[in-house]
Amino acid sequence: MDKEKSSTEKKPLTQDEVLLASLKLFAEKGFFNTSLTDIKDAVGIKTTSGIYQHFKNKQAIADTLYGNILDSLSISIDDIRRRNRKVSDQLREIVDLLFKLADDAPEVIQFLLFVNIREILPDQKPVIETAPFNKIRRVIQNGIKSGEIRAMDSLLAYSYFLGIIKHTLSLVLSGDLPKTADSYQSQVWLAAWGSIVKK
Amino acid sequence: MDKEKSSTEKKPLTQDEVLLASLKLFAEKGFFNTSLTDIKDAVGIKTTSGIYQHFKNKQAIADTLYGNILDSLSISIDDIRRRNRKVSDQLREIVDLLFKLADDAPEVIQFLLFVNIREILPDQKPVIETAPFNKIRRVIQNGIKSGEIRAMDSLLAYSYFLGIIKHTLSLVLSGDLPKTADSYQSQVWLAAWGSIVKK
DNA sequence: GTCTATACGCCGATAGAC
DNA sequence: GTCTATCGGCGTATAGAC
Repeated sequence: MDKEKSSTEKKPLTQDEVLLASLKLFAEKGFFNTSLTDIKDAVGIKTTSGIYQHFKNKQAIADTLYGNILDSLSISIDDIRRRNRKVSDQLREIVDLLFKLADDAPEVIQFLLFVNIREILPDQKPVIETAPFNKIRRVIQNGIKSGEIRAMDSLLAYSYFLGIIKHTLSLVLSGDLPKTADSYQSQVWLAAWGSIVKK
Repeated sequence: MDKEKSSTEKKPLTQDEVLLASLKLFAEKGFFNTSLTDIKDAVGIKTTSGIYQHFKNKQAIADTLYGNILDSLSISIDDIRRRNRKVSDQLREIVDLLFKLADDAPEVIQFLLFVNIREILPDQKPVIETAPFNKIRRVIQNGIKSGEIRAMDSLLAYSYFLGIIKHTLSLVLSGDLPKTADSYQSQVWLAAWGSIVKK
């Protein structure tokens, strides 16, 4: 209703095409190394003017992008929490999701986890206070309450768990770890969970 | 001999004052949000011209900075390896060093661990191939060989270990973890070591 | 809603006097 | 080795025709 995506034909052009192209460029070269000229080229229009139809400026593109990704992730996490009772299952599925994204949409993971958003958007909340990461924190807090996770500072538990996940994904995305994210997933899950589980 | 640092007086000005000021600014606002004008102001000269006496351009400042930090860290790691036989002791001291730096020179840690250097200096090696991080990898490989660390992909072990360390330091530097790095150190060490040790 | 044309600020960088 | 002055260029952004 909002959009027809089926026709990849001549020129029913632009909207979140701009977002897609920008995401790719930002993830590849970084926000500051990406000019509106780059985006314009990527999206196949002749001047940068068209972009201003949809976004008030370059920051607004990054802002929208970031918001969309956070929203989408947040919804997925809600879904995961609804479908799973055990904290270990919830976290397991969150890891599953992140690793799948790393293979299927690496730009999303790159942008979400490895772009220093406050350098681009100084008025953004700290990542840890965004909805999805707050939810992950809460899952971990619940795990501590229920005894699945050992008694400890919940922020530290969050830090260990996500630290292992994020660092590994970072090495995968950079190519330093040569295989797909998927092929490391089960081992990495065990390590991350093992770093916080009650034994 | 090379420099007199004792006199903090009128105007025996500039050299690695530029480096110091730049480091601080880069760590605070990011490389791209820092102009030569900012650096010039921070270092207390009237025009940007003086900077070009010491550095051919802005990138060269970041490059020198990065090289210096890597060199210094590399030397420290050599020293640590000489002084300790057990892999656990070596890694323990490396963690000690990083946490001390986080409290005493947060800009160094910020720049070393959390600035995406390839976005600034596209020709730089991947971080993992730099001398100090290579050495950390080698320590871990030795640990696997000697049996102190459990048999596993050495890159994954590296990823778990440093992932916990880096992510925690990142939360400390951002203020999300409210206390000093030092106050978390022993717990974090146990978690990081626990994620790779043979049990 | 995409194009032409253009404005303009900022920043990086250089030349040359002191 | 720091200053004055200045340049060129890029990148963002706007006004207005089609």
